Amino acid sequence: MNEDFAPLLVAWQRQHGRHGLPWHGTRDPYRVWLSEIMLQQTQVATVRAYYLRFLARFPTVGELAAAPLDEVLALWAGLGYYSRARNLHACAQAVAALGGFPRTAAALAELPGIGPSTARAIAAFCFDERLSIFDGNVQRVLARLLAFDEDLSGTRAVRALWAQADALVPARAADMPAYTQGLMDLGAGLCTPRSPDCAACPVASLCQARAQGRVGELPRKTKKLKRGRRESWWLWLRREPDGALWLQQRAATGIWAGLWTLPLFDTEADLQAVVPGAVLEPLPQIQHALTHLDWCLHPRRAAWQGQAAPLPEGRWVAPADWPAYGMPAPLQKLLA
DNA sequence: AAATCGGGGTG
DNA sequence: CACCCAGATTT
Repeated sequence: MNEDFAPLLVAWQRQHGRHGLPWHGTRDPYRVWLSEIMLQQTQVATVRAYYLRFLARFPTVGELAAAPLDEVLALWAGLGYYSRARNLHACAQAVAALGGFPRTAAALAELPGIGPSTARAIAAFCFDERLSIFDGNVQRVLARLLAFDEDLSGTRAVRALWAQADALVPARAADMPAYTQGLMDLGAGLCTPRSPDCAACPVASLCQARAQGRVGELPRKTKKLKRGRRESWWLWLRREPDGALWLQQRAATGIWAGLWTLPLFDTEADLQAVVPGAVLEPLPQIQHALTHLDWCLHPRRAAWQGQAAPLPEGRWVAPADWPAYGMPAPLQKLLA
């Protein structure tokens, strides 16, 4: 098994794997790093356009490091997990100070936003380091390949499977990029969570879950995700006659960290208290799902006359300036 | 170990 | 609707 798996996967990747994505065909650690951060918990189709915009605006890590954080956040807006953007900027500055990216996974993992799996992806793609990535794809592919039936909700099981993953990497370091890409291509294209295409799998002959008829049961994960609920009222204050919007910047941590939004309130009474005389126009409520939260947003629109500030925090932003302000996805849709 | 942190794609 | 995605960080 340990000797047979990697050559089969590498050969399959070179012939049938993905090669045309914007971050493929390079070993530039800046480009690989940027793609890996964006791809954390985020699908390829979503990342593509963001990646191209980032690369066009910041062709080098130095230019990213020199940019204002607000501009990075504005470019990131809509992609989610905004601590990634903050860490991206901090990491770029650290790398610029170092004079370049470190060349080992261990050193890469010391940088902000680069965890153990991302560090190994960069090290494998750029520097041929013989260590395995361990993302969701790999957990699924290897749990099936090895019929690993421990519960991957626990750290013990994860460590055990990861150690097995490291034992499977190719003997030749030069094969690490194709191997690493192959693991992800296999997980994304064939060894999918539901209805995997075992008939097309290059390692079906080695797959122990398939031999045991247990592909559908693996990997095991008992961790139940339970979402809380929250309700908020959203004050859409529109200044007459120029249509400027009152926006507030979110705190540096928490939901939508660093982004700009309409003022949020826990109750409609709290919202009305800010604009005592105003007529509130109720707009259809918005259901917004976060990983740990079902959020029901109630937009209330009102007109505002004059230049005065309605709230102590925030500022008027004219429509022409909106693109420079990073807004969360539901607000982008609301304003569209 | 558990919680936090987005948004969209998928069956 | 639930589950997943080229996870990391904080508590």
